[in-house]
Amino acid sequence: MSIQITFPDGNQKSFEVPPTGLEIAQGISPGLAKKAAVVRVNGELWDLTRPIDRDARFEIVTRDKPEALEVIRHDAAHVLAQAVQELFPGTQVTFGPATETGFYYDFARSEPFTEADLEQIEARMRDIVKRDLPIRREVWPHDEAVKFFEKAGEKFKAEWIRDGIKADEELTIYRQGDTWLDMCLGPHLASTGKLGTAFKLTKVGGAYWRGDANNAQLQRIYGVAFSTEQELKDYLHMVEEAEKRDHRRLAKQLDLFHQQEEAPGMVFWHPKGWAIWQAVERYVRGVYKRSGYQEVRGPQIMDVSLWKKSGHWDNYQNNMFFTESEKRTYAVKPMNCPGHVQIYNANLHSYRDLPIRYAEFGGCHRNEPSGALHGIMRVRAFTQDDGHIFCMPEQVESEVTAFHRQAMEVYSDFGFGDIDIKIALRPDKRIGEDAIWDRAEEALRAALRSAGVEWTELPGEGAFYGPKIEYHLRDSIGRAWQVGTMQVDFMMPERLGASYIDEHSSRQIPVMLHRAIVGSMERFIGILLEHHAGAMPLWLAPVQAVVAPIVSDADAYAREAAAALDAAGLRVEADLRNEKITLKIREHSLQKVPVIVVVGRREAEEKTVTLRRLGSERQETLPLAEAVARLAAEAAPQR
RNA sequence: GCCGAGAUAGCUCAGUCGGUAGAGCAACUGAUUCGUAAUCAGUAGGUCGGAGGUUCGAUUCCUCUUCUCGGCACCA
Repeated sequence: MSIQITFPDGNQKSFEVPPTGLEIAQGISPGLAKKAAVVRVNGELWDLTRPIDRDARFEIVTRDKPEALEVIRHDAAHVLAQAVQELFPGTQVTFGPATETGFYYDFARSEPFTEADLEQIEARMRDIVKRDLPIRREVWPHDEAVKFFEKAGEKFKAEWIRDGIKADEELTIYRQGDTWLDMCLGPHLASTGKLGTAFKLTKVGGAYWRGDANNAQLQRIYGVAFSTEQELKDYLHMVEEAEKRDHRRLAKQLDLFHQQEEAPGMVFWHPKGWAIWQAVERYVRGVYKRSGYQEVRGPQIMDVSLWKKSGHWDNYQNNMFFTESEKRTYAVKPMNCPGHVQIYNANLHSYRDLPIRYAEFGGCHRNEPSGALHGIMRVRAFTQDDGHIFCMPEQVESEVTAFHRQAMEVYSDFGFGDIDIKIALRPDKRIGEDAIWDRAEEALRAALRSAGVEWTELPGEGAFYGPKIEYHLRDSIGRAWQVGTMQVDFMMPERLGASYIDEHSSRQIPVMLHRAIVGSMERFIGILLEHHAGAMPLWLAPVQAVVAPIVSDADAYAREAAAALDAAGLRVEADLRNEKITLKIREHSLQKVPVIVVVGRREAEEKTVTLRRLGSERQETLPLAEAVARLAAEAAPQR
């Protein structure tokens, strides 16, 4: 029986003995064999050294391909695991996958790994690469594997084989050199030498076995890996630059806000930070208006009975703040929806009035776990650009579609292009019947489908009262944060007694849509700062222009120019200090002021100004009135 | 919340193998009026995150605690 191999160009070749990918590659050219990382066999990635025992479509995946990079990273994880076990006997291995930029591996060891250990481990990894150990794939019977790992003291591996792998599933072992092995799906490179040297261990952190906080805590060692040294170098440089854009660092440099021990997870906004806030708020208020929302405002604390009715007490009481007065317990609102329902309920509504859209810059407090707090991205007191739409079931899809369009427009106006869209589906802990969930989930899919966008689905991650679309943006070092959301809720209106009168004069329960575009003002501003590296576009900059006289003879004119810009609605300051113009330019540039308006004796005489834009050395002298008109137009809020 | 690391002047950081701390920038005072990213000189500034303990003596060692950072878990 011969094996028929079909190449991507359609050519075929038959083999009497099952060939390995490596042998086929060598048959084509030794250079190709050298560059080959893995092969694709009938669409599946296989090891180079695995015999191809069936007719197959065959393709060689060279080292420079993205699929190969994932294998390289996965190999790095295994080399890391071997290095750790060589250096720290008794450490148990668990799992170590490739990540977006590298790899990690989770270990069980009672002693913590230190930064110094990391250096030592990395050196040992390089040693294992130098040893160029062959990596071989083996298929083991389950019970033998369980026995082996139990005997080796690897109880996590043994447990996983017993609980995590089905009996009929093939169990593969990868042997690295003679003594070290790990259970793994593969594929892997042919030997450790193929990994190369473009990797680096970056950090160590905690992780839970099987991702569950009730399980044992493991130690996760992270690394980055690339196929070439240059890519690694570029990546490390990129990270270094990105760290300079951290919103917490920018907040100090630009004097935007601070946080302090007495108010963990809360923000003290300084004048300049609050100016950004107000610019964002003003813009969002325009969005509310343009898309048919009425702005409302509910109370900050409400009797706990309301939260019991809404279901929040059952689901979130541990994360809510409470306060007591005259033998009543109040909850500080963790969200605005029950408040909006009260406003809705204060009147009788006809089906003709729907949809009714309420919006609020709603201040919320949630007692987030201390470890979750992160600058202003994850806080305990925040403000949502919250909105609720009360509508009839048949209006859901068009409302969701309109919202989606609006949200994308907003992100674009703020300069964001790369938005991840997800649909979070029903969680285990939920209220309502499955048929209702089916409808709600399908409504979200239908809306996104009609908008022609791609999304990923997150099973189990929806809210307890309904599924949601999530809009995610990334911070400077690539961590994703949810900003906007659209949630379909068939439960809350009923629980809180909302209704409308339909055309047959009977009482119906409306559907409630929860939506936010920027999500939390705090988080959004944090991402905005990182995205623009603190250099906000003119319409958002806290100080839009500084008028800087060169000599004190021009002070009076500088005041006049600043007053004119101020009158035109710009956020402007005059820097009349007795300092050299070079110092003023430097300081205001470091403060990321978009426009510096320089005036000297010449400008004062001619009633002109010289504009210098941030990031450019080009200057432009023009009449004051013209400069005011032009800057005012540029600084106007978007839309 | 869990694992780990950290907290020293307004900021960025150094330092003390236990003898109560130092730099640069910023601030303040004075001089300088200088056309596009740092003018010069001088002055002042710290219960070394908080509470206990060990010690003749603690910013340094120990315990507890708060907060921050990195991960994980959580995120209505």
